[in-house]
Amino acid sequence: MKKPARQSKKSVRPSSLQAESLQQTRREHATEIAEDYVEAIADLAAAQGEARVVDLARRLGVTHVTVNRTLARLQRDGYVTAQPYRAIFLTGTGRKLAEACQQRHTTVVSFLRSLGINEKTAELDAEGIEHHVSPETLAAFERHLRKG
Amino acid sequence: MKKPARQSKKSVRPSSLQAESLQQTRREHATEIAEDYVEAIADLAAAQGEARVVDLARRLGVTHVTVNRTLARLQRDGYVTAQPYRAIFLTGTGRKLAEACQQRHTTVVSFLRSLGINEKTAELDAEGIEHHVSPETLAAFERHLRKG
DNA sequence: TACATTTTGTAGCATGTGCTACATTTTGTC
DNA sequence: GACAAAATGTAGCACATGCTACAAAATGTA
Ligand SMILES: [Mn+2]
Ligand SMILES: [Mn+2]
Ligand SMILES: [Mn+2]
Ligand SMILES: [Mn+2]
Repeated sequence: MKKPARQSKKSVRPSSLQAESLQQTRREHATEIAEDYVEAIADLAAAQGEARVVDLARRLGVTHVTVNRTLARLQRDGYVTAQPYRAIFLTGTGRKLAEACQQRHTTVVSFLRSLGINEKTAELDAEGIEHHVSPETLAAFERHLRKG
Repeated sequence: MKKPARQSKKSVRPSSLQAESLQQTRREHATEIAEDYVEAIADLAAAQGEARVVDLARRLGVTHVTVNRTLARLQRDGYVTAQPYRAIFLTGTGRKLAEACQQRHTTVVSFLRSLGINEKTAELDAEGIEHHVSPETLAAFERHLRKG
């Protein structure tokens, strides 16, 4: 979510693969909320023409206060535009991110379903897993879906 | 990580499956650090007899200050015991959690490897994915490993 | 138009999780 | 035992992300 996310001078601490993995996981968590929000905004815009704060709150399972503050961050980081008391719109960047996330979400859910996992569980797990799936792994999921 | 995590009175807001999924993901994130720490502590104890703050810091890719404060939380929540300037030990609860996490971590990595994913990528992705894998999905991964 | 309801915004709180800078304690070496 | 180095601890900062309570604006309805 942070834009610059400035690297520390001696950023090569990872000494162990686990350290590097955990740092990557933390980075993924930092962008996760942005991803879920833009995805939800795109869905709402498609379904009912516009995304309002209340819709997002219901959809995301948080209060409207949380939505509000998060939208300010998303605006700061260039994913959405918004004026007070108006609907929320995605920027070009936001729209691109939303499409990638929708795509990835679908792939992860389908993949889990293909392993025989129950629909609801697939949805529950995918919502967390999706943010930690690298391009390489996503490609493997797609391959598996085409083949198997 | 929170122990009580008191439910709000009207905790049945989720209205949508996505809301429920996101709430679950947030809960998983709350226990994630505890899981990674106890796993690291168990590994270090096995490898060199005891886990020290510096070892954990190196291993987890954070400063010793972060380790310190986190250990206080883990102590509060009953996963570890520690005295100042001494090694860190897992409680019964902590040990049990560590074993489950080690097991799950291995399964997730093996599963990704079985899809043809590069070893390093598998490790990187697994570190995040593992915390969002439900028992049902974990079972499916194991099934796939035995079969495929 | 007047009033109630809904929506949106804001103030202020809590907790988690990262950090640097500095203090203290322990450990290793001579 | 004395001194240096390493390990550990603490103070205090930043930011993200959740919340309740209250205020203001917009919207719907009689
Ligand atoms: Mn998600
Ligand atoms: Mn999603
Ligand atoms: Mn992990
Ligand atoms: Mn995660």
